[in-house]
Amino acid sequence: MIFKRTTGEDDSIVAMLASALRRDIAFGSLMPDQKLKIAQLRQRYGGSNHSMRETLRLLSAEGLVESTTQRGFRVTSATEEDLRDIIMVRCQIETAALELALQHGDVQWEGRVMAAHHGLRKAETAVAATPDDLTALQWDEACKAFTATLIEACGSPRLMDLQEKFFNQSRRFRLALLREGRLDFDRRKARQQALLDAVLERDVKTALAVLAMDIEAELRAEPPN
Amino acid sequence: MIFKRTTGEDDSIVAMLASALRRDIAFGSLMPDQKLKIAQLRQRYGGSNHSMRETLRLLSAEGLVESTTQRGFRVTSATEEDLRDIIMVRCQIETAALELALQHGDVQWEGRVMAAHHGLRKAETAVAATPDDLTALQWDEACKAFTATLIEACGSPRLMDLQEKFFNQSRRFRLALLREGRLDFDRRKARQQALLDAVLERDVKTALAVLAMDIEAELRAEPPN
DNA sequence: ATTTCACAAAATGTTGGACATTTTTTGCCC
DNA sequence: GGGCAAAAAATGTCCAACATTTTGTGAAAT
Repeated sequence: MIFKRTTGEDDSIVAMLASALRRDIAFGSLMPDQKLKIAQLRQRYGGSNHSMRETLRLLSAEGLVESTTQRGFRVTSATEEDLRDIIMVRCQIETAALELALQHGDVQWEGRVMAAHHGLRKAETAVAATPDDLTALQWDEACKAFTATLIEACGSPRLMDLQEKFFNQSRRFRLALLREGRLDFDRRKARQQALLDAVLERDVKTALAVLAMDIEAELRAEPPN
Repeated sequence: MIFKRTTGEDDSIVAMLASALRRDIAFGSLMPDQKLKIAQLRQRYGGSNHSMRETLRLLSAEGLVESTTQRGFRVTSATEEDLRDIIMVRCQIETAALELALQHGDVQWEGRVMAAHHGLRKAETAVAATPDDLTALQWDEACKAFTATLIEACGSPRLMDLQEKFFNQSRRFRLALLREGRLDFDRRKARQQALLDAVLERDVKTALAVLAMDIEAELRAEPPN
């Protein structure tokens, strides 16, 4: 290594391995129920025996990986039931957090929400026009940023942490919907706009309802095209 | 080791280390913000460098331990604000789970709830009479079992997992209340009875309200004796 | 006496290799 | 083809070593 951390993010090896694995799980490159053999993973992602185990332990706590004693790790299975459970919990967490955010958020927060909404709009039209891995990744990030910004004024570090974890758990389902062209971008756009409007007007009831609707829309397989 | 797993629980080393650390964090033997040096912990609890790091990584994901890059691990700090946050999240999770459980629970579940309530009553009178480490531990376990049983019919593995994690996060606060004699056992008994009654009568509204009240009671420092 | 700085000591993060135990696969016999 | 024993692979654990980073210490300068 000659260059000294060009980007500021030179975090620990475990963190890098974890984000690589998270990405590959989300994109389906590591498939549900797939066995995660340490040696094999090390060949693919680098890192030592030790670091890889630590990473898997971390992802296990995040719910992306399951571990069984003496039988190693595997990608968490992804059944219809899992999706329902994840979506339900996300609904609970995010609506609770949004309600708090609507109480505590100030004008600058409103600004950040508008910015995040704008970013999401751009990313969504981009991925709708030319869907590839890059636009998909950016779209996913924009989705995440929008919700994270929405609730960042809630003042509860634990709710924000939960939001991130469960969003990560739902990523692969959402990206699958995108790949299969089962997202209704028009309706999404309408919901996002309604959500933004309600938030800016501090219409708690409407905002929570629209948010819940938007989350649960990832359950129902909207127009098969 | 001569005996071969008298109890069936001979899980991995990491699991044993984790439960030992959880216990000592809950009982304040490992204090908030205390630095957790690997070598020191190994001397105290056994296990290798590797296993100990893995354990700390696990507890970190559970919120009992905080990690900073290149600066190791320390026990999560326990401020008034942390307690408020934890209690708030517990309220959200457990009420949501109880509502689902009230929809799906069958008669056998009702039986288990009654049994858990009975166990809690016994443990609570025991710890009220002679408060020591043993009765405190059993009381804590009974509290956990009661809530876990209450929501076990909710059908959501993730809600149950969250309940456990956040309950563990609040353990040391609750045990501190007990040590300082700031628990009103009479009111607790009344609330628990009311909760049980409402659950058996499937009175959702009352049950949720009482549950929320019971959780939030751990915030307000009830009668200072 | 206090600040600053260089240097030594301690702690962390990472790696490789080793070994016992357990699971999974393979190949053989019936 | 089914069942079983041996072989192979994988997991879980440990130790020792090293680079890097943080922390503590003590001397020099103001």
